[in-house]
Amino acid sequence: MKFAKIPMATISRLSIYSRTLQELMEEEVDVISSERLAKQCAVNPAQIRKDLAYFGEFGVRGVGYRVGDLLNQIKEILGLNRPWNLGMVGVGNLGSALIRHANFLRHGYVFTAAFDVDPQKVGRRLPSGVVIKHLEEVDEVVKDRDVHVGVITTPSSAAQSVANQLVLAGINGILNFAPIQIQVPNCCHVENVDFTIKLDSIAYHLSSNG
Amino acid sequence: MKFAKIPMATISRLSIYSRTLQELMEEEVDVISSERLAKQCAVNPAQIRKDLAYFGEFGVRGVGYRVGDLLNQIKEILGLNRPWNLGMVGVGNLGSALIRHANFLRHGYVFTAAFDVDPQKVGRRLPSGVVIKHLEEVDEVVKDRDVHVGVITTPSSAAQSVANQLVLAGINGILNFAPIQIQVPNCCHVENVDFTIKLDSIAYHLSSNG
DNA sequence: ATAATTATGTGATATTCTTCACATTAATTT
DNA sequence: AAATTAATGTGAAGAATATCACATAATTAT
Ligand SMILES: NC(=O)c1ccc[n+]([C@@H]2O[C@H](COP(=O)([O-])OP(=O)(O)OC[C@H]3O[C@@H](n4cnc5c(N)ncnc54)[C@H](O)[C@@H]3O)[C@@H](O)[C@H]2O)c1
Ligand SMILES: NC(=O)c1ccc[n+]([C@@H]2O[C@H](COP(=O)([O-])OP(=O)(O)OC[C@H]3O[C@@H](n4cnc5c(N)ncnc54)[C@H](O)[C@@H]3O)[C@@H](O)[C@H]2O)c1
Repeated sequence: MKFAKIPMATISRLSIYSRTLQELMEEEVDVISSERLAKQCAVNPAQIRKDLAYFGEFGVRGVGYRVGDLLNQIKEILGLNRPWNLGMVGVGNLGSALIRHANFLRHGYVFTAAFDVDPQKVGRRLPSGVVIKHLEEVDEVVKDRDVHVGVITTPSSAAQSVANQLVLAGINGILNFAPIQIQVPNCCHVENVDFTIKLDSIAYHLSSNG
Repeated sequence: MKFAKIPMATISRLSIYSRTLQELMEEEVDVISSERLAKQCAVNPAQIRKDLAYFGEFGVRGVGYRVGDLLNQIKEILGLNRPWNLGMVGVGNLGSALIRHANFLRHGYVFTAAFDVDPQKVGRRLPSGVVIKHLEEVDEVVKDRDVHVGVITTPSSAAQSVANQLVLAGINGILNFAPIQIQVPNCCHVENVDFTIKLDSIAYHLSSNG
């Protein structure tokens, strides 16, 4: 292990490894080799070892990796051995589906706040117990509900302004579902989710060009 | 322009450029430089020029790119100057939200088929007019409704089996929302959408490590 | 016409990321 | 205890990707 800049791609893959390890745990697999893990994650075995080498030595030579141990180590690396609180902005079609979705909770992500500007929605209580607040109250609510990450599910026209307000409220991480490239200061880390980009990619590959 | 293998990353970016160009069109901007376009897309200007150079010369030196022209050219490259038919498998929480979502249509993607295995759902007619079919009928329906791309929104436990059936039915492109790495033959191109991986990425950056 | 300006297209360079190949270490067998 | 086997950890090589820097071409101003 050396001290080095960690590739962004490594972080994403650690995330994938952890998903697979979680499954292996549930199947009561104790030990796994980089080769078998690699096959399940659809990556190169050396890639896994390299990725892990950035952070230490987690395996046993000649044996492999202890599934539970490795999972814990990866969670530690990613900062997942603690809950993260999410604040959703824009409780519409997509937002509602997300908030109902159990997978977030399973991975330690909890929606502790929800915002909208539609008077019909503000004040409503979600099944989880969270009450939708007006975005004007974002500063206050972010503090009260200890929100760490903002999730933007507003129309794209509102996304940039929402991002600005989140940053001002002290948010340093944003998951953006609006199909627009939002601009934020360096202190804030943005990840975009845009399905149509993935579809375009498929379209390209299916077209004769690809 | 040279004949060369096109980086996967280039394809994703073309998609982003096209989104921004579409907006610029709506704002009635006629011409844009790689520099300004780059800023809006959060990439390096030379990157844009390089990406485009793989496919030809689309700009005017000293001037920039004609917005409408470039948009068309990019759509042509990606294979987007035609409609693409989608078949959704698993009309649950997420599936319903996606099918209701107008953004797909706006980009030329149409859900022409929907599948489930829940007897309560099979036979129901969606607002769009599409009737949910049983997955058993996938071969037939894929042909009838000319489905090009499969969208998997089933629980992960079902995803691999669903993928197998789609491939057998002749599908060569899959957009997979189940948080699992599905295995398919080379003829089929898979893109995965997993929000929790993005969240993990944010968590990592917010943790002291990042 | 000529010079000045602007912004593309691209070869060269730099960087980042991936894979190989093997030395290293642990466990197992003889 | 030595030999064998297995699979990690990692330096080096390789591939892919991004950026620089400038020659080139179009436009505008003089
Ligand atoms: N629905 C999907 O499946 C889907 C898929 C991909 C991307 N998206 C993107 O997600 C976003 C939301 O999509 P949707 O279908 O849920 O739209 P929606 O119209 O159903 O919901 C948007 C919500 O945002 C709220 N809102 C508007 N402006 C706001 C502001 N300034 N502050 C706070 N809240 C505000 C609205 O009141 C509404 O409740 C869009 O950008 C869309 O492109 C949605
Ligand atoms: N809901 C979300 O916001 C969200 C977010 C991220 C990822 N996902 C993923 O998307 C998938 C669907 O999530 P959901 O919340 O919509 O679940 P859901 O349970 O609401 O819907 C799943 C649907 O798939 C159907 N189904 C099950 N097995 C099937 C099979 N073999 N063939 C066809 N249909 C089948 C079910 O009948 C149901 O209608 C899951 O893998 C989930 O992890 C969902």
